[in-house]
Amino acid sequence: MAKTTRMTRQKKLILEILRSTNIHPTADWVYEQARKVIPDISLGTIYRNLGNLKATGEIMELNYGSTFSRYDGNPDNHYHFVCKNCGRVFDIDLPVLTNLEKEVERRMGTQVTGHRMEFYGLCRGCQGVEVDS
Amino acid sequence: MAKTTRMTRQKKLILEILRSTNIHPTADWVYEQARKVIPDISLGTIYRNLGNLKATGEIMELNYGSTFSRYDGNPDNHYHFVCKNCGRVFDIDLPVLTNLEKEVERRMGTQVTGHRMEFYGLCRGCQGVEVDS
DNA sequence: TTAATTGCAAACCCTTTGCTTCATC
DNA sequence: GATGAAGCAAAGGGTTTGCAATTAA
Repeated sequence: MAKTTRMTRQKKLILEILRSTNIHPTADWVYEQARKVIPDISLGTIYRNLGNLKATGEIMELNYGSTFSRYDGNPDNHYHFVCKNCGRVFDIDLPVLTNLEKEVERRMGTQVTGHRMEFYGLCRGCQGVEVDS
Repeated sequence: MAKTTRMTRQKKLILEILRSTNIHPTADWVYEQARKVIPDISLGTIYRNLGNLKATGEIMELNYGSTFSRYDGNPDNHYHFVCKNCGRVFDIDLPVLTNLEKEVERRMGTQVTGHRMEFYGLCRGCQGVEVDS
C-alpha cells in the first residue's frame, strides 16, 4: 500500500516555482529560488520533493545529455529543443505523435506507455559558436 | 589545431566490443569485456576512448533517464525502446523523421542538427511488473 | 498523537582528471 | 625520439540517504 503524502510548505513552494517558469530549471536553481522564501530549506528536500512530484506525475524530469537533470512543471508530453552550446531547453509547439506509439507497440509486441523527442542545435543566442562533438 | 589521434590497441578493442553487441552497454560492461582481452586496461581508458569515439561520431552515447550512460556502436540516428523496469534498451526499426527537423527549424528560427526519440514501456520479459512513476 | 517530512551532513556512484610511464607514429 | 595515450588512484559533482527533530493530518 502506498504511503500517504503530505502537502508541506516546502513541497507546495517547489511546485509553484516549477509552474511559474519555462526555463526547465535544474534542482539547484529551484533550490536557490526556494531559499528566497524558506531560507533554511535543504537541497535534500528539493530532491526528495522533485522525486515525489515526478512519481505522482505532477512534473517531468528531463535529462538530455548532461550530467544533471532539469525539471518541467508541465507534465503533459511535449517536445524540446536543446542548445548544444548553452544547454538551455526550449519548448517546441509541435503536435505529439501518439500514433507512433501504436506503431512501436506492433513492432515491439508490448505496450508503449510514452515517448520523448528532443531536437538539438544552437539556439539563436549561440549562433556561430563552435561546439565539439 | 585539433590533436592527432592514435589508434591504440585499447581504442580498437573498445570499438570492436561496441560494434559486436546490440545491448547498448554501459561503460562498466565494456570495461568487463575489455578486461578479458587486456586484463590491466583501466576504466579511465574506457571512458576516455568512449569520449573520443563519440566526438568523432563513431559511436553514440545514450542517456535515458538513468544515472549512467549507455553506448551504441551504431552512430546512425535510430530510435530506441527503453524498458522502465529492467532498463534494457532496444533498437526500433522505424524510419527517421528528418522532415520534422525542418519544421522545428522554422519554428525555432535556428538550425537543427539532430534529434532523438525514445519510447518507454515494459519489455516482453518484464510484462506484469509494477513500476513506480 | 503519530508517522511522514525536514534539515543536516555524510555517503554514493558514475565519470573525470593529474601525473608518471608506455607505446604509437 | 616526440608526444599522445594508458594505468592508477584520487578528486569531482550531482543525487541519495540515515537519523534526530519537526510538523501536517
